[in-house]
Amino acid sequence: MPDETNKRALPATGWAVLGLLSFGQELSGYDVKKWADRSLRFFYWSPSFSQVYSELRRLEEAGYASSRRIGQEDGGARDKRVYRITETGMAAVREWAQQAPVDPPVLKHGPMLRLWLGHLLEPAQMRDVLGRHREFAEEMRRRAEADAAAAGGEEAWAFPTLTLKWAERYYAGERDLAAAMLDDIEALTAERGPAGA
Amino acid sequence: MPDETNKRALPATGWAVLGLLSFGQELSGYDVKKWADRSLRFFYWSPSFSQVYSELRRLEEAGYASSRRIGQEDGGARDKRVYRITETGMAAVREWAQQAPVDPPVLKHGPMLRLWLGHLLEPAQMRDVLGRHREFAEEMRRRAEADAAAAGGEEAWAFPTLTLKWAERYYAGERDLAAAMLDDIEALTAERGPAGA
DNA sequence: ACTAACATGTAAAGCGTTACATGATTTA
DNA sequence: TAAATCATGTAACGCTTTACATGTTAGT
Repeated sequence: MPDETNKRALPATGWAVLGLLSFGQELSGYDVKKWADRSLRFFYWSPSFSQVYSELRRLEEAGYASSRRIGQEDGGARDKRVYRITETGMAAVREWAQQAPVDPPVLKHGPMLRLWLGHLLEPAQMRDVLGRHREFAEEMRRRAEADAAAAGGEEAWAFPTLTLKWAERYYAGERDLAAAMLDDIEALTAERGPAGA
Repeated sequence: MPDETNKRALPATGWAVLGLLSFGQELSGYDVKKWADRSLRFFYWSPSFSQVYSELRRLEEAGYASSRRIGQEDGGARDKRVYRITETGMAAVREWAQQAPVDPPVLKHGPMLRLWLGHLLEPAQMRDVLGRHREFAEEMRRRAEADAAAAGGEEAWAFPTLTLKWAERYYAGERDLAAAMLDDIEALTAERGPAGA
């Protein structure tokens, strides 16, 4: 029996999509993308529509999800394909969540990359980059806070809410780190400015 | 004249590599990768060797870097290709650093993705994931601290050192956020445990 | 009726990694 | 001289995005 069939390896995005389905609802690709934008986005990047669609196809092919077409006759507004997690999929995502190694987070911090090249920038430009980043962080913090509040104390969303709380603190941290770096730059240029060229 | 030649768009990794060269030294692919691992890594992921080599080729083709082969006769230990930034490249990376839009950082936080799926985990497993992540964060913080100290007050490394200081605070934050979430989970399971199944 | 926004997908292209191949230098 | 490590690169593959194609619904 050469075909082991199960224990299929998936890219992280695949597990994320399967995780979305693991909350039990039947979702279309569009639903998945929207939900990812509203929750995953705070700590995981949100995949594009096309990526979502192809991951769903892969999940079905692996036996982790099943799909059906629904159309006007089923009460829906139009034809579309909706997906539901299978027992196999539920077991697989549970095992992944429990057993996968704890990998370091991946960070690609564009603003820091630019400040790392501070020798190419004017102080005013550095302040501009940091200021915009601080605004972004505060905006994300605000959204995480609002979403956490909207979730209320619903038992079913306890853990998603916990990660929203984490995100609220994380983006507050980002905001404050930007402010601290603004101060550092201020100090650095003050000590140079009067003396240097 | 249909061929505008310059103002070539690059992927972020390309700018990162060109940024490394912008400090003025002549570097081989191996040097670039090692340096990226030691500095960029704290706030930007470090590209693989093969990615570094292909980016260097692209930079040369764009006229942003020049290369020469050096061998035994030049005092080197063996044949290799070393790259140096050109005037054009210097102008391009400066313009990028000054003009590019301030994009949000990209975060793929595996540990949070797993905790978001807390309904699939036992409390002990959540604590394990968070504990490992906290250790990773503390280790990164320690390295950033050490590297910042090693840089000393060298004028030339002022901005890279500033970003190391930022990283030190960032990873201290990650560490503390993990600890805070451990407490939250403790509270959540305590209120459930005695009552629930 | 027209437009904008919603919704579902496919196709093509590019980014980035892993695996592989090769040879030099150092250490035992 | 054998093994481990350093160093440089290529090839194949897979993930992910952008651009495109298509049709629907809601507002004006």
